[in-house]
Order: sequence, then structure tokens, then C-alpha cells
Amino acid sequence: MSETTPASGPAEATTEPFRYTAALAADIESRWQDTWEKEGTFNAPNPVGPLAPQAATGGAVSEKPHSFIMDMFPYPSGVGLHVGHPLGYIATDVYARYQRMTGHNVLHTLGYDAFGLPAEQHAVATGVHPRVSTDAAIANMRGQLRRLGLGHDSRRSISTIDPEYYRWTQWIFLQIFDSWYDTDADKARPIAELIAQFAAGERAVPDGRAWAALSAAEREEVLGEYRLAYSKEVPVNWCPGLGTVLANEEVTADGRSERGNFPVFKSKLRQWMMRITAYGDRLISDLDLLDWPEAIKLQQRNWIGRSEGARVDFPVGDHTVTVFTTRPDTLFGATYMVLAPEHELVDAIVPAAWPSETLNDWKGEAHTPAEAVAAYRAAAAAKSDVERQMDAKVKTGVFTGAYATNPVTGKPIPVFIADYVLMGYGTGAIMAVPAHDHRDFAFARAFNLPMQCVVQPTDGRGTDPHEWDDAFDTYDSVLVNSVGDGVSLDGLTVTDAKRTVTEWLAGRGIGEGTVNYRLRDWLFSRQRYWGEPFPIVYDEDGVMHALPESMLPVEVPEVDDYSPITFDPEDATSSPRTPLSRNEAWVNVELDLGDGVKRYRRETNTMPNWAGSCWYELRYVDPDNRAKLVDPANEAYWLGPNAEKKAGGVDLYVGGQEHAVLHLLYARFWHKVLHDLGHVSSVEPFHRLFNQGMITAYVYRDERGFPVPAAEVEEVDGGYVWQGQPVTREAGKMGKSLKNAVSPDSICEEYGADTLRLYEMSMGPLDVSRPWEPRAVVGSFRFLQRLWRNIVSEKTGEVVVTDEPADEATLRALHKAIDGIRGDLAGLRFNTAVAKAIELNNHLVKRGSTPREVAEPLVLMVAPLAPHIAEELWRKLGHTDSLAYADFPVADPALAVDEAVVCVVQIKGKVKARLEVPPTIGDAELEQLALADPAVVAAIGDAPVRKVIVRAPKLVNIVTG
RNA sequence: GGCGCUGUGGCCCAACUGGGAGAGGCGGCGGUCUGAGGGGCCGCAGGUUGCAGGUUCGACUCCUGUCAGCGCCA
Repeated sequence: MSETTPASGPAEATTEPFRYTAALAADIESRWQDTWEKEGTFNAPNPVGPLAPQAATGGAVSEKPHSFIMDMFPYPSGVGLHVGHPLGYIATDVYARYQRMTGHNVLHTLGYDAFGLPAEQHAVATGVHPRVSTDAAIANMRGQLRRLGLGHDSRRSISTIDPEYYRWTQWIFLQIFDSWYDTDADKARPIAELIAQFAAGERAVPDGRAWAALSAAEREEVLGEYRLAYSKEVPVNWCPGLGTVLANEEVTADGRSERGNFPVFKSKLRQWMMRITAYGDRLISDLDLLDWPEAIKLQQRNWIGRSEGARVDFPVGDHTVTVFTTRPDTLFGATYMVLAPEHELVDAIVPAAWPSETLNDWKGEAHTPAEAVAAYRAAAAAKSDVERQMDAKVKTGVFTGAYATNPVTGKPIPVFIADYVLMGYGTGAIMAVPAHDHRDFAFARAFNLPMQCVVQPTDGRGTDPHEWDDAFDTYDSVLVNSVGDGVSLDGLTVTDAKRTVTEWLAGRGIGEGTVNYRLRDWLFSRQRYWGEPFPIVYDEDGVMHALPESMLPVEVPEVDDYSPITFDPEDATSSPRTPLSRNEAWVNVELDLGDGVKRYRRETNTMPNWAGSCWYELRYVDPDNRAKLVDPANEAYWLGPNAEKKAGGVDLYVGGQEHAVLHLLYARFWHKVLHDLGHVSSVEPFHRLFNQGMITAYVYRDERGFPVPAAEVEEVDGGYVWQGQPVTREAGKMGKSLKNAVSPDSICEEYGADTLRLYEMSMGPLDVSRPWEPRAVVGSFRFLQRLWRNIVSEKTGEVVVTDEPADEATLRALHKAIDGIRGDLAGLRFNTAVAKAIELNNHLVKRGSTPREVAEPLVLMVAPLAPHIAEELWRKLGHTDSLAYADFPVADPALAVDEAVVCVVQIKGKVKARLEVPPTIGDAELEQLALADPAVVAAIGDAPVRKVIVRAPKLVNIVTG
């Protein structure tokens, strides 16, 4: 295993004074890092504003092609990086450097996503203010990353906890708060325009009164139904153990908190929400404009879960229950109905006593329906949505005692409540079609409910569902048993039947076609200290007021105690209290919001830590703009739509797949709102997305299965041994808990940053996970040593390149390398780019001397991958400027191919001869040559030639009969 | 359970997208140099492309099924 002490590593075993060793690498690297920093080498000019070039030097920035390259910014962890963390940062740096050398104005920087739970928990544990520990973690991380030679524009780095940054996070919140979604225009508009419609009577107030007759609180209540950011009593995931509510996505599949693993309960609480559902369609359709991996697009589509179906009204006594169904075609098969336990009509429809024919299994062992419903509700409330669906195999529910009427058959059907129906999906009520829905089938079986087959089975089973093992669920059949009053679906395909029945329902006014989403509105408030405060206050009547822009930022106040107010983790009846409410002096303020100084109470919730990452790409573009979020000219230049990117956005965004839905969906949503309101010209934030894989590492476990320190394991006779005992090896995530973390610092010390960069890039394709192999790192180091040795004498330190012209074979090797490496770098195929550079370098080693005309392009091609050694060699070759902006070599097409290629002649797919031919040879000539070849003639013999397939210049295949 | 990704020398991975199975690195073996248990240079070996079918003149590549690993959703 690798040692971390520089003196003992292979890199130090030398006696040559000018050999490329770890010590020399360290010297070169720190010198160039200082130079880049001092000279601002990677500063990217803006068209306008503080970062625009000085008038004297600046050409028109906007005429230069741009390249905006971005990493998913990190959370600054206090524990330091391992070699897996910077993989993406190195990749984007290589790509950015390549782009710079091909004439692009490159924006590449890195900020910090610094609000969040870990800092707060650290603060609670140690008493150190989160800002202090976070700033220290950022400084530490900056130091670690600086050593890697990343070419970032440090002027553009942001931190989400900087009040000058979150001023604009709050500003965007206000924009969203002050907007509503106009479904006619299909875009967000300022809420003032909606108010004007109400005031002018163009739009009716829901309860029919005049707008002017409403009190301020009543108006606010009306507007709350429209605002894109709104506060409302909603069923939420309440986690007493953490003392906060959680978004669905922060709750694990078994109904516990992702962080801390505490139980999560359903509770109805007043919370801030973001109306992301208004954008459901656009978030799906605009995916088509993006250059993203299909897998991620698919995950987003699934997450949004758009389904077309119908709403159908079912009469229940004097009431009407509306259900949503994706299969209105199966309406004739609806033999019972299920409401979510929380459904508002449940109490209204429950009769005083069980109907006489009620089966005992339906009663939940209760004497009256009301009693059964109450007991069942209490049990359901203690479960999360996820748990309720998880438990779906064991069907539970009770009969409400009420009957609905199936609108097509006119028959009464029993109404149940069951927790497999969720209040948040659709209307919270379903028509159950047990014959053609798996969950309904299981429920019907459990409760002995009737079933009716209405879709013709195509797999040979009979038409009596009671004899089936499971529901028959397909779109690929026709309807049966579906004739009713004025409508017949028999013989129609599922798709046609859907349309027909939906029209029939609409004609009768008891239903309509509708679209439903799995996506729900985004829970946007948390009961935490370390997050962005809301720019919202409440007056003495409890009416909400947005603070004016001039009062931003609302800074995170000092409090005595940062800790969340937590409860017994099992106490479902507790309710959240916010840490910010502890600071009474901050909460109670006197402000003049336009009608004189009055007393207000501040909103004490904070934003979730997705907020800061929803828009940081915009601030990178114009980090110092005091007047605006981003200047339109700068936004248009870096992010604006153009022929290559129709929706605009960052040119390349690299990050882990774990953010496939949440971060990327939220950021897209905010961006679209800002676009609708005219603040940005781009429609999407990230044009091209690339997911880098993970660097895994070997995990060694002892006989008990506990991980042992990977660095201390030795390989003996093909097995692995730690402190004399045998251990097993597997691949796993790199990290402290598995005792297998390797720090970038240790690799830098042992070999240098260039070796680390090169190794990480050569391990394999960027998008697949692969294990860190400590012993293999030396291969990248040896390559750099050979490169160095090809150009610099290890004995004298003098440049040893020759001024002789290169021979043709060398030139061909060079131009093939140029051609290949260009394509590989542009396509993010860094592993093959490295291989081609090594190949060319090996050619030079064999050749024995290095012509300058090959040395220079080779150094330039290595520069994006190993920039420090390249800069040093470039300087030694006599250049005085950094090569950061030198032109990347261009291949001569005539030299980028081999002088002669070997053509394979096959007979019926088997190789029989090889011909050496010029690469330009035509099909006809090649066919003649092949058929004339003695070996081919012999192999064909007397057999007739039926067909000859020619793929010049590489292959001829002769098919004989 | 559903969807997606990945299976190629001992290991990490290439293969111009349907055309000779091998570019590069690690490891192994042999030779050679050296300030000699470390490194340089030169060379070598290693295969039923996870498995079973299919399409094709031709399949690592496309299709079907299946197994394994990983990811997402249930």
C-alpha cells in the first residue's frame, strides 16, 4: 500500500538532480498556482458591469464565444475531502482549460452551499456559531482544492450564507410570492395584475362578493390560492425528533427522517409552500430542449408523474364525491369506492348505524360506522404516506356504512376508507375497479367485495374475476360488459373507450377529462436556525406583508440557542416551534411599510437548504451586482438561448446523479418563474448535464464483518491480510466509516497534483463508478516523468528537444493524437485522451529524441489534464506567456491518418488475407485487389462468388455459395 | 416488483457505433542498465466479450430471454 511520507515513496527514489519527482512537482505546482492567482489568469470578463474589461484593453466581450462550465457546488464539510470529491471538479477544469485553448471565454468558478443541518448540529454540539465553523470549513476546502490547480475565477465564487448572496435569495422569494400562474397565458404574472382583475370585476371573487368588500385578511386568503409561494395549513411530515417538518423527499421509504432516522408523522400545520405543480407540464415538455442523460430526464418525468384521466362525480346520499381515475374506461367495473381517511366528506356520509347487510369483516370490530372511522383514522394518522403505500400489501380499511351510485350502471356501491388512498394524490378518492387494478384487486379479495370484468382478458383466463389470481391490467385489449344509459363501450379499445366515456361524462356534467400529477407543491419552510429567514412580517391583525426590497437582506439573527426545539421522537401530537422565535427582540419589529410605523411580528420559519442552490448559476454571472440579481446583458451573454441551446442555460453542468430530481427540478422551477417575470432571457438553467460516477474504494472487513483500515492491509498470495488476520475485500463508498478514505493531500504529497488529476481522469469513463486502486496511481506519475524526460535532461535540467524536422511516422503519430485528443476532450472522454497522449509520448521515448515541433503540441495537449507541468515545460521551451490561452493544436487531416492501412479480406466472415492499401482507396479498386490476391484465390477455390461486401479501406468480405 | 445503467485478459478499461477482439494503465514474467531489493529501458504472455437463443455475409456492438452488480422508483 502507498505510504504518505514523501521520502519513502517511489517518486523520491532518484539520484538525478533534475528528475521529475514529487518534490519538483510540488515546487512547480505551488509556483504556478501563485502565478495564476497573481495574474488572474482564469478571470473571465463580462460584457458589462464591474467584471467588464477596462476600456483600454477590452474588445467586445460579447463577440467572443462563451463557455459557462459549472460544478454542483459543495456543502463545505468540516472533515475534509477524499479523492472522490474532486473528480467532477477536475473534469470540468480539464474541459474548461480545453475550451479556453479553443478560443472560448470560459466562466468557471466554485461556490459553497453553506446553509444546512450539519453546521447547525455542530453548533448545537459545540456552541460554536455555525457561521464560524462554516467559514472555517470553506477556508479548509478552498485550500485543499487550490492544491489541485483548478482554474477558477475566484472573483465569482459565492457562498449561500453571505448576506449579500441571500439578499437575492430572499428577493427571488418575494418575486415568487408576488406572482400567480395565469393558466391562459401559461406563465407566471405579477400578483398586482390579478388584484387589478379582481378589483375591476374582470375576475370573480370566489364567494361572489366585490373585491372592495373584502377585508385585508380576506383578500390575502383569496390571493393565497393563487400565489406561487403561499402559506397554508397542509398535511406535512412532522418529525418531532428533529423538531422540524420535512419534504416528502427527505423522508425515507420506511417513514423515517433521512437525517437522524427519526419517526415522521402526518400532521396538519401552517407551512410555506411553492406552487411548483403549476409548472408540471412545462417541466416535462422543456426536458426535450435539454442535452441531459436520458436516465435523468426519465427520472424527472416519473417524479412529476403526469397522468391523463378523468374526474368523475359519484352521488353519495345528498353529497357528491369526485374521484380521479386514469382509467375512466373501466367505469362499468367500479364495484366499490375508497376515500382517503382524511377526506372531508367522510363525516358527512357516515350513517348512524351499520346497514343490515354489512359483513362483519367490514366493520373494523366497531359498533357503529362513526366509531370504526374514528379508530381507523387514528391508526392511519400515525403512518407516513410512504409507509401507507409500503404497507399496501396488507390491505386495511373500514366500511363507512354509506353507498355511492355508479353513474353508468346506476348500481349502489359501498364506500370504504382505506389508507392506500392518499389525500394528496388526485382528489383523495378513487373508484375501485378490482378486476383491472392490482391494489383494488387485493383490497377486494381481503374484504370480499364484488368484481366485474370489463376489459376482455387476452391471456386465456376466464371472464370471472373471482377465479383470477390478480387483476388483468392492460391497455392492449377491448372493453366488454360496458353498456349503459346512452353509452356503450363494448368492443372499443382502451384508448377509444377512455375518450368516449369521458365525453359522455362531460355531456352529462358529471365528469371531465383532466390531468393529474404525482408531483406535489413544494414544502418550503423549515423550523431551523441556520437558513435564510423569510422576508415576511405579520401585522397585529395577523395579515401577512412582504417586506420591500429596500429592507433586504433580512439577516439571520443572533440567538442564545441554535438548537431546534425537538420533542420526544415518538410524540406524534407535538407541533413545531422555530428557533428564531426565541429572539423576541428580533421577532417584534416596528416598521414603516407605507402606512406609517407599526408593530409587526416576523416570520420565524427559515427556508430549506435547497433555496440557495436554486439560482446560483445566475449569481456566478454577475456576482457583484448591487442593483440587480443579474444584469440582462451578462445573463444574455452567458446563459441566453441561441441556436445550439434553444432554452439557454449553463453550457455544461457536472454533478452527481443523486440530484437527479430534487435540486434540478427546483432550480428549473425558479428559473422558469424568473423567466416568466422577465428577469432572465433563458428558459432553463442548465443546458447540458453530465453525471459523473463515483470513485469507490476497496473495503476490507475482518471475520466479524467490521471494516479495517484499508491503508494497513497487505496482499499475501492473492489474499488480503491485516495485522496477521485474513480479511475480505469488496468495493464500497469511500469514507471514514469504512476506513478507506484517501485524501487528495496525501496523493499530492506523494506524487503531485498533476499525477492525481491525470490518474482520476484516466481511471475510466467519467460517468461510471470505479474503484480507487492505490497501486495504479504510479502509472500516471511515470507518464509525467517520461514526458519530462523527453523534453528536459534529468542530469542538467537543460531542454533537450531538437530542432530537426520530425520524420513522417512521428508526424503521423502526432496528428493522429491531436485529432483523437481534441475529440476526446470535447466529448469528456478523458480516459481515452490520456491514453492517446501516453501513446504519443511512448512513441517519442522509442524514437530516442524529441523534435521541438512535436514537443510543443504535446505539451499543449497535456496542458488541460496536467496544467502545472505543462506550464513549466512551456516556459522551458522558451515561451514567456502562460499556455492557458495558447491555441490548442489542430490536426492536419492528411497526416491524421495512417499512410497505409491493413485491409482484411474475409471469406464468409473468416479472415483469409491481409492487404496493405492506401487509406484513400476506392471500393471497386479494393475489390479487384482482394479478388486477385493469391491467398484469396486459393481460399475461394471453385466455389462461386455470390456477393462481395466492400468497406474501403478496411474490409472486404467475399460470400461464396 | 417496475424502470434504468454496467458486465471484454488477474485488475481498471479501449475498440472509429455492425467490420481484424486490444489503445492506455496496474499487476505478472523474461532480458538489460544503474549509485542495486528501488527505479529506468526493451520485450513477452494472458480470451468461449456474464450465460442462452435470434437477426446478419459479418455481432463486444442490434433484438429476445436469463444471471450478477449498481442506481432510481415502489
